[in-house]
Amino acid sequence: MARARPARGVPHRVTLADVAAAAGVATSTVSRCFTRPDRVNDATREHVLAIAAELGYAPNPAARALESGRTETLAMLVPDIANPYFSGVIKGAERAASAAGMTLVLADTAENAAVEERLVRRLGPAVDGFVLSASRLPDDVLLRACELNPIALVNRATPGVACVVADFDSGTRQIVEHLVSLGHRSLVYLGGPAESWSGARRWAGLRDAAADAGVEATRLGPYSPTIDGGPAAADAAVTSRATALVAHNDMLAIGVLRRLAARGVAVPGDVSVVGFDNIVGSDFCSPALTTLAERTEDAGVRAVEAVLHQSRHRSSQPPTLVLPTQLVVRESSGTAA
Amino acid sequence: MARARPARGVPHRVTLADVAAAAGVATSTVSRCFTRPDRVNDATREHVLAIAAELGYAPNPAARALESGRTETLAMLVPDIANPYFSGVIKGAERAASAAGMTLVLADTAENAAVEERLVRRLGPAVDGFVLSASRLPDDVLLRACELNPIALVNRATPGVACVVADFDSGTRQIVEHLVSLGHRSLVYLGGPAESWSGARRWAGLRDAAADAGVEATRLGPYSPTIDGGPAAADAAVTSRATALVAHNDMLAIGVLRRLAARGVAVPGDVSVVGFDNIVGSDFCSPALTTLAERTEDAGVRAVEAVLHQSRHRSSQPPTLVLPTQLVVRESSGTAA
DNA sequence: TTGAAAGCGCTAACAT
DNA sequence: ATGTTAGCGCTTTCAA
Repeated sequence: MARARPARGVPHRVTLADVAAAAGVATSTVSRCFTRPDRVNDATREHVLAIAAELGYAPNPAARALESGRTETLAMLVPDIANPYFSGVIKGAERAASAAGMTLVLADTAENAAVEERLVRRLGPAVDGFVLSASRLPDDVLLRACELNPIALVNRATPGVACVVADFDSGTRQIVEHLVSLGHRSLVYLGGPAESWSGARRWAGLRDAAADAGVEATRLGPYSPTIDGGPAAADAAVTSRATALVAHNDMLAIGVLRRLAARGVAVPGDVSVVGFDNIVGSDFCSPALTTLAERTEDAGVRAVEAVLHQSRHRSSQPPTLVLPTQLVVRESSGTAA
Repeated sequence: MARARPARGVPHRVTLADVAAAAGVATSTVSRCFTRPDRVNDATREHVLAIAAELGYAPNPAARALESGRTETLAMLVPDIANPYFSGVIKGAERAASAAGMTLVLADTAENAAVEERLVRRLGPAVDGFVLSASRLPDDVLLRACELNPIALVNRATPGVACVVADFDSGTRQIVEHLVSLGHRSLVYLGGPAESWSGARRWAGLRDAAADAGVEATRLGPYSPTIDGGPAAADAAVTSRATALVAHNDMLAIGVLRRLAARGVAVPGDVSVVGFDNIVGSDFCSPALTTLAERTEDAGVRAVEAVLHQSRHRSSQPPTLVLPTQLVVRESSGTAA
């Protein structure tokens, strides 16, 4: 029967059957040319491939996925694409994915656990695995998702799930020691989203390090981890009369810096400000921000590798990787007022 | 026969058949509950949906796409996720997509036409349409891709393809008038990638406006449209002895600013610098950047709407939308030296 | 080395 | 309102 499909919206994609017909072979042979080139006669393969190219054939990943379960696609979810912190992780993930011949797609969860969950369910059957960056998912949801897809977390740890996290224990200690060495005796932490695992780690680390150093530490917030979160955080911080402010991340810190400038509070003259992430922009804002740097690209690479590893070896122990952090001292921190 | 599939890598995803069996109805009934709820008895639907929820059933988009051709997914390709300019477009696209019940996935083309082409082929069968932002694709490739998928371009125009572009004619005129009013008599344009359509429009507009105003305009480059492109561009610009520099985009402009500062060239004392995009960061770099603002979120929204429109009404005339631009004057431009 | 044929999970006629 | 039955495009045994 002739191919009489009246173009269901689309002019007509070239299929395996088209190529097979044009080449005078069976569809299975064409399929093999793509999936197991070595199991096909050289001459046949040349011929088929030539015809396929001529016709502009591209395998339909959906159909392929249906049978084989593999899609050669990885999905990475981030809370906020506009936060440059994630650009580093993305770049690393992109590099590792393409090195492995996989396509990486991204989606923005809008700092929202419900959106994140929907995306995981929605994209799950269409991808070979997930990199979840700064995931807001509750543990149980996460664990359930792991049954269906290989998953690696970035800056979030949950027992039983592969993850790569920054060494916040060391990082927060570096921050506190830096501030103490400048004579600060109390600090306030301007917190991010309540569901943020790294936010919790940051605060816990700060509090412990402060206790060990005998300085006071209090937490304010939560604030939106964006520049727009700055004004509220800065105003609260000023009221607290602390001499050192540590913000949940650089976006918030930059927002704080701007608000302080607008209010005539000198940085680091009146207060010192420290951020997390060392994003692009933390170096050229004014004053340049003292911040804790993570190995973001590396984190992206390792996370993708972890996903790939899991999808190949239906896993032993999901690995936990801790990446070092490093305090970058710039202009926003100085001696206590 | 029992379902004896030994977990092909994945524990076992709940399928329509599982739900149907558990609910004691036909698969088509379950399917209808999701696709045409109104064509199913209320009681049956309640029952089926309850069971589906209990089993944790989620439709497999791949399988659905295979038959229906629709995937409820849109892909957006950007040259560089790390460029905050695209964050605005992405946010807008995200909003419009989710308002339409579509999932938006993103991919980074690394400023590379070959990568972009591969992604379009690869993702094509798996999505309902594309938003191509600042596409580097040659016209013929683009036109061919349009046969297979609805496409809307952002800041790129090709006859026969829907697009939303910024009003660079007006924008470049605003820039030139601003510089002329400050006494500048010559300017140099620090160009971006050769394949960039908006780059070409920017230079053409600048050149025409300069000619009309009787001032000199020359083009340098191409430079990488990133902060890293700054040093080379700044050095060349200094050599040119022009009093006004207009950079391809804000990322490059910020890189230029930093290099000029490092070399002891005063901005705007010695030279004025103007960028394009009004990205986050152009406001808090030092000096704050004078730049041409676009309606980025709006562009994202409109582009998604254009794609959706095309996929519904197998199209009349693909629309061209021109969005206004506006010069934001900050500290980096001043009177000619 | 190649072909025939049976699905993968779902949708959409067509029957009932 | 619901069930039956073909496929969608591809991969993958199993035979030849």
